[in-house]
Amino acid sequence: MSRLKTTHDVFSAIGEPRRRVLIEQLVLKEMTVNELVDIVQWPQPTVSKHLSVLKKVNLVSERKEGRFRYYRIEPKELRPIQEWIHQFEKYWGSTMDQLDNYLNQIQMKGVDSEH
Amino acid sequence: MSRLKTTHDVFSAIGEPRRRVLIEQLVLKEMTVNELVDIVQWPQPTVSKHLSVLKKVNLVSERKEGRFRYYRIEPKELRPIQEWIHQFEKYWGSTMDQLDNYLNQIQMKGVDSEH
DNA sequence: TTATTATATTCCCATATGGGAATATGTCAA
DNA sequence: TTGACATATTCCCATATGGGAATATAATAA
Repeated sequence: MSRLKTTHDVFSAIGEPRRRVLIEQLVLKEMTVNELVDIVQWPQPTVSKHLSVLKKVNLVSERKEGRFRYYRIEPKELRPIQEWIHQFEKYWGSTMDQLDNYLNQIQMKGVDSEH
Repeated sequence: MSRLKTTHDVFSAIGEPRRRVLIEQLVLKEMTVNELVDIVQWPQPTVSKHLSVLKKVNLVSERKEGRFRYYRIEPKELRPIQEWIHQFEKYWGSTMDQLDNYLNQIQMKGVDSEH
């Protein structure tokens, strides 16, 4: 075997900085390929290719309108990352500890915090 | 150019599933290479190589003790990911909306939520 | 129909894996 | 010193990029 495909999962897909930039733009609003090109100033094929990867892992969806294609982010697909990160939040204190406490209070979920 | 190095940053480093497994183990306790090998059941060089990548992005640190090397996770290095994800949390509702409200309340940070 | 616009796809190439196997290095124990 | 143990490194190879350039495809406008 070799290196993992970038389309293997969401973690791999966002490993590429440029794809994170696209996501950051798309979260603001649905956008066309050329709108993205205007913003990020990369060649159009570059944008299209990265969008293609994001689409394969369902991080973006596509809406056709004439010859335009509106891309939209699907934020929910990022949850696996948030959940994976969550298990470490309790180790870096401050803000996220407060989250733990908060969740414990209102949900009685019994988060395993030893402090 | 070509594909980004896995040691480029934390996002790239955790793109590899096996490295996430190692991190998940190390968060439980400091561990030796062979302890990890026993747990994950991969060849020792595989474990060492992945640890090497994690170390280059500072996600783990090393402590020598005789011929052993204890690896320890540095959870703080995951914060950039948590922060990057945070900007999307408000879009997937429920729990994390509550976080936003919570943070607004206690910190008056003026999080930009349009609801 | 034809030119133009919007976007995707294909080719080519340099580069970076990740795994397996073998080996090197470092340290302790006998 | 010498052998055993713990870990890292090196080699080799198949594979997957990501970018650039060129081209294909789709849809609209003239």
